[in-house]
Amino acid sequence: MGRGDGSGRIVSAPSADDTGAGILHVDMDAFYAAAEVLRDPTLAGKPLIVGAPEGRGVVSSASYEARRFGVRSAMPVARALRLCPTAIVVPPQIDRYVALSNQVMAIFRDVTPLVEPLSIDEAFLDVRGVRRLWGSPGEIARMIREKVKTETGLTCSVGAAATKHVAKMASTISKPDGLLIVAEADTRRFLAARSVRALWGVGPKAADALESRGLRTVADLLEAPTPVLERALGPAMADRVWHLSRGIDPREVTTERVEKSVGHEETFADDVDDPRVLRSELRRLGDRVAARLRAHGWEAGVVAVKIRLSDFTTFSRSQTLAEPTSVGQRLGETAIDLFESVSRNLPVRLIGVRGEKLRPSGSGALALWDEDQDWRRVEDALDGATARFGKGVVTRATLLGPGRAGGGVPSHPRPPHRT
DNA sequence: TCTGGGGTCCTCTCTCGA
DNA sequence: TCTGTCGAGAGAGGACCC
Repeated sequence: MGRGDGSGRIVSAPSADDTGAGILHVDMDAFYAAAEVLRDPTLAGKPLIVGAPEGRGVVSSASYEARRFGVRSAMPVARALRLCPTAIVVPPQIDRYVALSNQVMAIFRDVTPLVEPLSIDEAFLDVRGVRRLWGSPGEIARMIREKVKTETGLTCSVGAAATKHVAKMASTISKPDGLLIVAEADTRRFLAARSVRALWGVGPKAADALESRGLRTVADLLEAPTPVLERALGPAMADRVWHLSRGIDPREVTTERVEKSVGHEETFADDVDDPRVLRSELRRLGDRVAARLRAHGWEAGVVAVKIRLSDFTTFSRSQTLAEPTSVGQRLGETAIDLFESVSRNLPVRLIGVRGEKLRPSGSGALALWDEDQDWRRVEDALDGATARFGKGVVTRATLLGPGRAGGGVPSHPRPPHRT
Protein backbone atom coordinates (compact mmCIF):
# COMPACT_ATOMS: atom_id res chain seq x y z
CA MET A 1 0.00 0.00 0.00
CA GLY A 2 1.26 3.44 -0.78
CA ARG A 3 2.19 5.43 2.27
CA GLY A 4 2.56 8.84 0.71
CA ASP A 5 0.04 11.61 0.88
CA GLY A 6 -0.06 12.22 -2.84
CA SER A 7 2.19 15.25 -2.83
CA GLY A 8 4.81 15.14 -5.58
CA ARG A 9 2.51 12.99 -7.71
CA ILE A 10 3.57 12.56 -11.34
CA VAL A 11 1.28 11.19 -14.06
CA SER A 12 1.64 10.63 -17.78
CA ALA A 13 -0.06 12.64 -20.51
CA PRO A 14 -2.53 10.71 -22.70
CA SER A 15 -0.01 10.86 -25.55
CA ALA A 16 2.87 9.41 -23.48
CA ASP A 17 5.23 7.01 -25.26
CA ASP A 18 4.61 3.47 -23.95
CA THR A 19 7.08 1.63 -26.16
CA GLY A 20 8.42 -1.43 -24.36
CA ALA A 21 6.41 -0.72 -21.18
CA GLY A 22 4.69 -4.11 -21.13
CA ILE A 23 4.82 -4.73 -17.38
CA LEU A 24 2.10 -3.07 -15.33
CA HIS A 25 2.04 -2.62 -11.59
CA VAL A 26 -1.45 -1.91 -10.31
CA ASP A 27 -1.81 -0.64 -6.76
CA MET A 28 -5.15 0.14 -5.13
CA ASP A 29 -5.33 3.58 -3.50
CA ALA A 30 -5.60 3.51 0.33
CA PHE A 31 -7.30 0.16 -0.14
CA TYR A 32 -8.76 -0.58 3.31
CA ALA A 33 -9.85 3.02 3.81
CA ALA A 34 -11.44 3.11 0.35
CA ALA A 35 -13.25 -0.14 1.11
CA GLU A 36 -14.67 1.41 4.26
CA VAL A 37 -15.92 4.40 2.27
CA LEU A 38 -17.65 1.99 -0.11
CA ARG A 39 -19.35 0.39 2.89
CA ASP A 40 -20.31 3.74 4.41
CA PRO A 41 -20.34 6.59 1.85
CA THR A 42 -20.80 9.18 4.61
CA LEU A 43 -17.06 8.63 5.36
CA ALA A 44 -16.09 10.02 1.94
CA GLY A 45 -13.84 13.07 2.08
CA LYS A 46 -13.17 12.67 5.82
CA PRO A 47 -9.91 11.77 7.55
CA LEU A 48 -10.26 8.05 8.11
CA ILE A 49 -8.00 5.58 9.88
CA VAL A 50 -8.38 1.81 9.59
CA GLY A 51 -6.81 0.14 12.61
CA ALA A 52 -7.51 -1.23 16.05
CA PRO A 53 -8.84 1.77 17.96
CA GLU A 54 -7.71 0.64 21.40
CA GLY A 55 -4.59 -0.79 22.99
CA ARG A 56 -1.41 -1.13 20.95
CA GLY A 57 -3.00 -1.05 17.53
CA VAL A 58 -1.35 0.57 14.52
CA VAL A 59 -2.71 2.18 11.37
CA SER A 60 -3.39 -0.38 8.67
CA SER A 61 -4.56 2.19 6.16
CA ALA A 62 -5.44 5.87 6.15
CA SER A 63 -7.44 7.99 3.74
CA TYR A 64 -5.54 10.71 1.88
CA GLU A 65 -7.41 13.28 4.00
CA ALA A 66 -5.78 11.75 7.10
CA ARG A 67 -2.38 11.44 5.41
CA ARG A 68 -2.30 15.19 4.92
CA PHE A 69 -1.98 15.43 8.72
CA GLY A 70 1.06 13.15 8.64
CA VAL A 71 -0.78 9.93 9.42
CA ARG A 72 0.98 6.93 7.88
CA SER A 73 0.54 3.17 7.79
CA ALA A 74 2.21 1.25 10.63
CA MET A 75 1.97 4.29 12.91
CA PRO A 76 0.43 3.66 16.36
CA VAL A 77 -3.22 4.68 16.26
CA ALA A 78 -2.75 6.74 19.42
CA ARG A 79 -0.07 8.81 17.73
CA ALA A 80 -2.14 9.12 14.54
CA LEU A 81 -4.99 10.55 16.58
CA ARG A 82 -2.71 13.11 18.14
CA LEU A 83 -1.71 14.22 14.64
CA CYS A 84 -5.28 14.19 13.38
CA PRO A 85 -7.73 14.39 16.30
CA THR A 86 -10.76 14.59 14.02
CA ALA A 87 -9.97 11.30 12.29
CA ILE A 88 -12.57 8.56 12.37
CA VAL A 89 -11.09 5.21 13.40
CA VAL A 90 -12.68 2.01 12.17
CA PRO A 91 -11.46 -1.53 12.92
CA PRO A 92 -10.35 -3.53 9.87
CA GLN A 93 -12.72 -6.05 8.32
CA ILE A 94 -10.28 -8.26 6.48
CA ASP A 95 -12.93 -10.60 5.04
CA ARG A 96 -14.52 -7.70 3.20
CA TYR A 97 -11.16 -6.56 1.86
CA VAL A 98 -10.31 -10.06 0.67
CA ALA A 99 -13.61 -10.28 -1.20
CA LEU A 100 -12.95 -6.92 -2.86
CA SER A 101 -9.41 -7.97 -3.68
CA ASN A 102 -10.69 -11.13 -5.38
CA GLN A 103 -13.02 -8.98 -7.46
CA VAL A 104 -10.15 -6.71 -8.52
CA MET A 105 -7.80 -9.61 -9.31
CA ALA A 106 -10.55 -11.15 -11.48
CA ILE A 107 -10.64 -7.94 -13.51
CA PHE A 108 -6.87 -8.21 -14.03
CA ARG A 109 -7.18 -11.85 -15.12
CA ASP A 110 -9.84 -10.91 -17.65
CA VAL A 111 -7.14 -8.82 -19.32
CA THR A 112 -4.18 -11.23 -19.11
CA PRO A 113 -3.54 -14.61 -17.50
CA LEU A 114 -0.10 -13.35 -16.43
CA VAL A 115 -1.10 -11.78 -13.11
CA GLU A 116 1.17 -11.90 -10.08
CA PRO A 117 -0.63 -10.76 -6.93
CA LEU A 118 1.91 -9.11 -4.66
CA SER A 119 -0.37 -8.48 -1.73
CA ILE A 120 -4.07 -7.99 -1.10
CA ASP A 121 -4.13 -4.71 -3.00
CA GLU A 122 -1.50 -4.83 -5.72
CA ALA A 123 -0.36 -6.99 -8.60
CA PHE A 124 1.99 -7.16 -11.54
CA LEU A 125 0.52 -7.81 -14.98
CA ASP A 126 2.48 -8.85 -18.04
CA VAL A 127 0.52 -7.45 -20.97
CA ARG A 128 3.13 -7.98 -23.68
CA GLY A 129 1.18 -10.91 -25.12
CA VAL A 130 -2.26 -9.28 -25.27
CA ARG A 131 -1.51 -6.23 -27.39
CA ARG A 132 -3.57 -7.47 -30.34
CA LEU A 133 -6.51 -8.06 -28.03
CA TRP A 134 -6.49 -4.87 -26.00
CA GLY A 135 -3.95 -2.43 -27.47
CA SER A 136 -0.72 -0.88 -26.26
CA PRO A 137 0.37 -1.05 -22.59
CA GLY A 138 -0.83 2.52 -22.03
CA GLU A 139 -4.23 1.71 -23.49
CA ILE A 140 -4.48 -1.42 -21.38
CA ALA A 141 -3.51 0.48 -18.24
CA ARG A 142 -6.23 3.08 -18.86
CA MET A 143 -8.76 0.34 -19.56
CA ILE A 144 -7.92 -1.45 -16.30
CA ARG A 145 -8.23 1.75 -14.27
CA GLU A 146 -11.61 2.40 -15.86
CA LYS A 147 -12.85 -1.15 -15.28
CA VAL A 148 -11.74 -1.18 -11.65
CA LYS A 149 -13.50 2.14 -11.08
CA THR A 150 -16.80 1.18 -12.74
CA GLU A 151 -16.99 -2.40 -11.43
CA THR A 152 -15.85 -1.83 -7.84
CA GLY A 153 -16.07 1.90 -7.20
CA LEU A 154 -12.41 1.92 -6.16
CA THR A 155 -9.52 3.84 -7.68
CA CYS A 156 -6.10 2.44 -8.41
CA SER A 157 -2.75 3.71 -9.61
CA VAL A 158 -0.81 2.05 -12.39
CA GLY A 159 2.85 2.08 -13.34
CA ALA A 160 3.84 0.78 -16.77
CA ALA A 161 7.46 0.00 -17.58
CA ALA A 162 9.80 -2.55 -19.09
CA THR A 163 10.55 -4.18 -15.72
CA LYS A 164 8.70 -5.00 -12.52
CA HIS A 165 10.91 -2.78 -10.43
CA VAL A 166 10.41 0.35 -12.55
CA ALA A 167 6.68 -0.33 -12.93
CA LYS A 168 6.39 -0.53 -9.16
CA MET A 169 8.27 2.73 -8.68
CA ALA A 170 6.09 4.39 -11.32
CA SER A 171 2.81 3.38 -9.70
CA THR A 172 4.02 4.71 -6.35
CA ILE A 173 4.90 8.08 -7.87
CA SER A 174 1.56 8.30 -9.69
CA LYS A 175 -0.53 7.85 -6.51
CA PRO A 176 -3.33 8.46 -5.95
CA ASP A 177 -5.55 7.59 -8.90
CA GLY A 178 -2.83 8.08 -11.50
CA LEU A 179 -1.01 6.43 -14.37
CA LEU A 180 2.69 6.83 -15.05
CA ILE A 181 4.26 5.24 -18.10
CA VAL A 182 8.03 4.86 -18.39
CA ALA A 183 9.00 3.89 -21.93
CA GLU A 184 11.86 1.42 -22.06
CA ALA A 185 14.17 4.01 -23.62
CA ASP A 186 13.43 6.46 -20.79
CA THR A 187 14.19 4.02 -17.98
CA ARG A 188 17.65 5.28 -17.07
CA ARG A 189 16.61 8.93 -17.13
CA PHE A 190 13.57 8.14 -14.98
CA LEU A 191 15.66 6.27 -12.43
CA ALA A 192 18.58 8.71 -12.27
CA ALA A 193 16.45 11.48 -10.77
CA ARG A 194 15.02 9.30 -7.99
CA SER A 195 16.18 9.13 -4.41
CA VAL A 196 17.95 5.93 -3.37
CA ARG A 197 15.08 5.50 -0.90
CA ALA A 198 12.70 5.04 -3.81
CA LEU A 199 14.42 1.81 -4.88
CA TRP A 200 12.37 -1.25 -4.01
CA GLY A 201 14.25 -3.09 -1.28
CA VAL A 202 16.17 -0.08 -0.01
CA GLY A 203 14.72 0.69 3.39
CA PRO A 204 15.78 3.17 6.07
CA LYS A 205 18.94 1.28 7.13
CA ALA A 206 20.26 0.74 3.63
CA ALA A 207 19.36 4.30 2.65
CA ASP A 208 21.23 5.65 5.68
CA ALA A 209 24.26 3.54 4.78
CA LEU A 210 24.24 4.92 1.24
CA GLU A 211 23.53 8.52 2.17
CA SER A 212 26.29 8.54 4.77
CA ARG A 213 28.64 7.91 1.82
CA GLY A 214 27.14 10.77 -0.15
CA LEU A 215 25.00 8.52 -2.34
CA ARG A 216 21.58 10.20 -2.32
CA THR A 217 20.18 9.65 -5.80
CA VAL A 218 20.21 6.79 -8.25
CA ALA A 219 22.47 8.96 -10.41
CA ASP A 220 24.99 8.89 -7.53
CA LEU A 221 24.77 5.10 -7.43
CA LEU A 222 25.60 4.90 -11.13
CA GLU A 223 28.91 6.60 -10.48
CA ALA A 224 29.78 4.77 -7.27
CA PRO A 225 32.54 2.15 -7.47
CA THR A 226 31.30 -1.35 -6.69
CA PRO A 227 33.52 -1.74 -3.57
CA VAL A 228 31.85 1.35 -2.06
CA LEU A 229 28.41 -0.19 -2.59
CA GLU A 230 29.61 -3.49 -1.15
CA ARG A 231 31.00 -1.85 1.97
CA ALA A 232 27.72 0.01 2.46
CA LEU A 233 25.29 -2.79 1.78
CA GLY A 234 27.07 -6.13 1.69
CA PRO A 235 27.74 -8.04 -1.54
CA ALA A 236 24.25 -9.41 -2.25
CA MET A 237 22.39 -6.18 -1.65
CA ALA A 238 25.07 -4.18 -3.49
CA ASP A 239 24.70 -6.42 -6.50
CA ARG A 240 20.92 -5.99 -6.46
CA VAL A 241 21.10 -2.22 -6.11
CA TRP A 242 23.74 -2.02 -8.86
CA HIS A 243 21.37 -3.77 -11.27
CA LEU A 244 18.18 -1.99 -10.18
CA SER A 245 19.79 1.43 -10.45
CA ARG A 246 20.55 0.61 -14.10
CA GLY A 247 17.03 -0.60 -14.78
CA ILE A 248 18.18 -4.21 -15.02
CA ASP A 249 15.56 -6.51 -13.50
CA PRO A 250 15.12 -9.85 -15.26
CA ARG A 251 12.39 -11.09 -12.92
CA GLU A 252 9.37 -12.29 -14.88
CA VAL A 253 5.75 -11.97 -13.80
CA THR A 254 5.02 -15.31 -12.14
CA THR A 255 1.51 -16.54 -11.46
CA GLU A 256 2.42 -19.18 -8.92
CA ARG A 257 3.78 -18.51 -5.49
CA VAL A 258 5.08 -21.16 -3.11
CA GLU A 259 4.52 -20.44 0.58
CA LYS A 260 7.64 -20.99 2.66
CA SER A 261 6.31 -20.51 6.15
CA VAL A 262 3.11 -19.84 8.05
CA GLY A 263 2.91 -18.30 11.47
CA HIS A 264 0.93 -16.36 13.99
CA GLU A 265 2.05 -13.86 16.54
CA GLU A 266 0.31 -11.80 19.12
CA THR A 267 1.12 -8.65 21.01
CA PHE A 268 -0.43 -8.70 24.46
CA ALA A 269 -2.56 -5.74 25.53
CA ASP A 270 -0.39 -5.73 28.67
CA ASP A 271 3.03 -7.35 29.00
CA VAL A 272 2.85 -10.86 30.46
CA ASP A 273 5.20 -12.46 32.96
CA ASP A 274 3.17 -15.50 34.02
CA PRO A 275 4.74 -18.64 32.46
CA ARG A 276 1.40 -20.45 32.57
CA VAL A 277 -0.23 -17.77 30.46
CA LEU A 278 2.69 -17.78 28.04
CA ARG A 279 2.66 -21.56 27.68
CA SER A 280 -1.07 -21.51 27.08
CA GLU A 281 -0.65 -18.83 24.43
CA LEU A 282 2.08 -20.85 22.69
CA ARG A 283 -0.22 -23.87 22.57
CA ARG A 284 -3.02 -21.74 21.14
CA LEU A 285 -0.72 -20.24 18.49
CA GLY A 286 0.60 -23.73 17.69
CA ASP A 287 -2.98 -24.91 17.14
CA ARG A 288 -3.70 -21.98 14.84
CA VAL A 289 -0.57 -22.63 12.79
CA ALA A 290 -1.40 -26.34 12.62
CA ALA A 291 -4.94 -25.62 11.46
CA ARG A 292 -3.61 -23.48 8.62
CA LEU A 293 -1.06 -26.12 7.68
CA ARG A 294 -3.76 -28.79 7.50
CA ALA A 295 -6.09 -26.50 5.55
CA HIS A 296 -3.39 -26.22 2.86
CA GLY A 297 -2.31 -29.85 3.09
CA TRP A 298 1.14 -28.94 4.41
CA GLU A 299 3.45 -30.01 7.19
CA ALA A 300 6.20 -27.98 8.81
CA GLY A 301 9.73 -29.31 9.17
CA VAL A 302 10.90 -26.51 11.46
CA VAL A 303 9.21 -24.76 14.37
CA ALA A 304 10.30 -21.23 15.21
CA VAL A 305 9.24 -19.00 18.08
CA LYS A 306 9.59 -15.26 18.36
CA ILE A 307 9.71 -13.50 21.70
CA ARG A 308 9.66 -9.75 22.18
CA LEU A 309 10.25 -8.45 25.68
CA SER A 310 8.80 -5.33 27.23
CA ASP A 311 11.90 -3.32 26.24
CA PHE A 312 11.36 -4.43 22.64
CA THR A 313 14.40 -6.69 22.49
CA THR A 314 13.46 -9.59 20.26
CA PHE A 315 14.66 -13.17 20.23
CA SER A 316 13.95 -16.04 17.92
CA ARG A 317 14.64 -19.70 18.39
CA SER A 318 13.99 -22.49 15.95
CA GLN A 319 14.29 -26.23 15.82
CA THR A 320 14.20 -28.78 13.04
CA LEU A 321 11.70 -31.51 13.82
CA ALA A 322 12.63 -35.18 13.61
CA GLU A 323 9.56 -35.52 11.40
CA PRO A 324 7.52 -32.77 9.75
CA THR A 325 4.11 -32.30 11.31
CA SER A 326 0.82 -30.45 11.16
CA VAL A 327 -0.23 -31.53 14.64
CA GLY A 328 -0.96 -28.58 16.88
CA GLN A 329 0.15 -30.28 20.06
CA ARG A 330 3.60 -31.07 18.61
CA LEU A 331 4.03 -27.54 17.32
CA GLY A 332 2.88 -26.11 20.63
CA GLU A 333 5.08 -28.33 22.80
CA THR A 334 8.13 -27.65 20.61
CA ALA A 335 7.40 -23.94 20.81
CA ILE A 336 7.22 -24.16 24.60
CA ASP A 337 10.58 -25.99 24.72
CA LEU A 338 12.14 -23.31 22.54
CA PHE A 339 10.59 -20.52 24.58
CA GLU A 340 11.88 -22.01 27.82
CA SER A 341 15.41 -22.24 26.40
CA VAL A 342 15.54 -18.43 26.40
CA SER A 343 16.52 -16.79 29.65
CA ARG A 344 14.63 -13.55 30.16
CA ASN A 345 14.41 -11.04 32.95
CA LEU A 346 11.58 -8.93 31.59
CA PRO A 347 7.92 -9.58 30.85
CA VAL A 348 6.85 -10.56 27.37
CA ARG A 349 5.24 -8.12 25.00
CA LEU A 350 4.81 -10.35 21.94
CA ILE A 351 4.96 -14.04 21.29
CA GLY A 352 4.78 -15.89 17.99
CA VAL A 353 4.92 -19.38 16.51
CA ARG A 354 5.87 -20.15 12.93
CA GLY A 355 6.09 -23.32 10.89
CA GLU A 356 8.88 -23.32 8.32
CA LYS A 357 10.35 -25.64 5.69
CA LEU A 358 6.87 -26.49 4.46
CA ARG A 359 6.15 -29.55 2.38
CA PRO A 360 2.97 -31.23 1.20
CA SER A 361 1.48 -33.70 3.66
CA GLY A 362 2.49 -37.22 2.84
CA SER A 363 5.26 -36.36 0.42
CA GLY A 364 7.75 -35.51 3.08
CA ALA A 365 10.26 -37.37 5.13
CA LEU A 366 9.47 -41.02 5.72
CA ALA A 367 10.41 -42.56 9.01
CA LEU A 368 11.44 -46.13 9.46
CA TRP A 369 12.50 -48.42 12.22
CA ASP A 370 15.60 -50.28 11.22
CA GLU A 371 17.21 -53.32 12.72
CA ASP A 372 19.20 -51.22 15.18
CA GLN A 373 15.96 -49.65 16.39
CA ASP A 374 17.31 -46.36 15.22
CA TRP A 375 15.17 -43.71 13.65
CA ARG A 376 16.28 -42.63 10.24
CA ARG A 377 14.66 -40.40 7.72
CA VAL A 378 14.16 -41.13 4.08
CA GLU A 379 13.91 -37.95 2.08
CA ASP A 380 11.12 -37.91 -0.47
CA ALA A 381 9.13 -40.78 -1.79
CA LEU A 382 10.97 -43.83 -3.06
CA ASP A 383 8.65 -44.64 -5.97
CA GLY A 384 9.00 -48.35 -5.44
CA ALA A 385 12.76 -48.24 -5.27
CA THR A 386 14.70 -50.00 -2.54
CA ALA A 387 16.88 -48.05 -0.17
CA ARG A 388 19.38 -49.22 2.41
CA PHE A 389 19.91 -47.41 5.68
CA GLY A 390 22.24 -48.86 8.22
CA LYS A 391 21.28 -52.51 8.41
CA GLY A 392 17.66 -51.87 7.37
CA VAL A 393 16.46 -52.43 3.83
CA VAL A 394 13.35 -50.50 2.97
CA THR A 395 11.01 -50.45 0.04
CA ARG A 396 8.31 -47.92 -0.65
CA ALA A 397 5.68 -50.51 0.25
CA THR A 398 7.34 -51.00 3.60
CA LEU A 399 7.42 -47.31 4.25
CA LEU A 400 3.80 -46.76 3.32
CA GLY A 401 2.79 -49.41 5.78
CA PRO A 402 -0.34 -51.61 6.04
CA GLY A 403 -3.42 -50.21 4.49
CA ARG A 404 -1.45 -47.71 2.42
CA ALA A 405 0.41 -49.93 -0.01
CA GLY A 406 -0.13 -53.40 1.35
CA GLY A 407 3.29 -53.62 2.94
CA GLY A 408 4.03 -54.59 6.49
CA VAL A 409 6.09 -52.93 9.16
CA PRO A 410 7.29 -54.24 12.48
CA SER A 411 4.96 -53.51 15.33
CA HIS A 412 6.52 -51.00 17.67
CA PRO A 413 5.52 -48.32 20.17
CA ARG A 414 6.67 -45.69 17.63
CA PRO A 415 5.58 -47.35 14.41
CA PRO A 416 6.91 -46.13 11.12
CA HIS A 417 4.55 -43.82 9.33
CA ARG A 418 4.43 -41.27 6.62
CA THR A 419 4.69 -37.80 7.92
C1' DT B 1 6.58 8.33 19.70
C1' DC B 2 6.66 3.99 21.31
C1' DT B 3 6.50 0.85 17.91
C1' DG B 4 0.88 -4.94 14.56
C1' DG B 5 0.92 -9.02 11.95
C1' DG B 6 2.31 -11.86 8.20
C1' DG B 7 5.71 -12.80 5.40
C1' DT B 8 10.70 -13.19 2.50
C1' DC B 9 15.45 -12.83 2.05
C1' DC B 10 20.18 -12.09 3.49
C1' DT B 11 24.24 -12.33 6.56
C1' DC B 12 26.86 -14.13 10.11
C1' DT B 13 28.30 -17.78 13.19
C1' DC B 14 28.76 -22.31 14.56
C1' DT B 15 28.96 -27.27 14.00
C1' DC B 16 29.81 -31.32 11.68
C1' DG B 17 31.54 -34.44 8.37
C1' DA B 18 34.47 -35.46 4.43
C1' DT C 1 45.57 -41.54 14.48
C1' DC C 2 45.76 -36.70 14.50
C1' DT C 3 45.27 -32.11 12.42
C1' DG C 4 43.80 -28.63 9.23
C1' DT C 5 40.65 -27.11 5.67
C1' DC C 6 36.52 -26.54 3.39
C1' DG C 7 31.65 -26.75 2.31
C1' DA C 8 26.98 -27.59 3.71
C1' DG C 9 23.42 -26.97 6.76
C1' DA C 10 21.26 -25.19 10.91
C1' DG C 11 20.20 -21.48 13.73
C1' DA C 12 19.87 -16.53 15.09
C1' DG C 13 19.16 -11.95 13.96
C1' DG C 14 18.07 -8.15 11.12
C1' DA C 15 16.17 -5.52 7.14
C1' DC C 16 12.56 -5.02 4.30
C1' DC C 17 7.83 -5.26 2.26
C1' DC C 18 2.67 -4.54 2.54
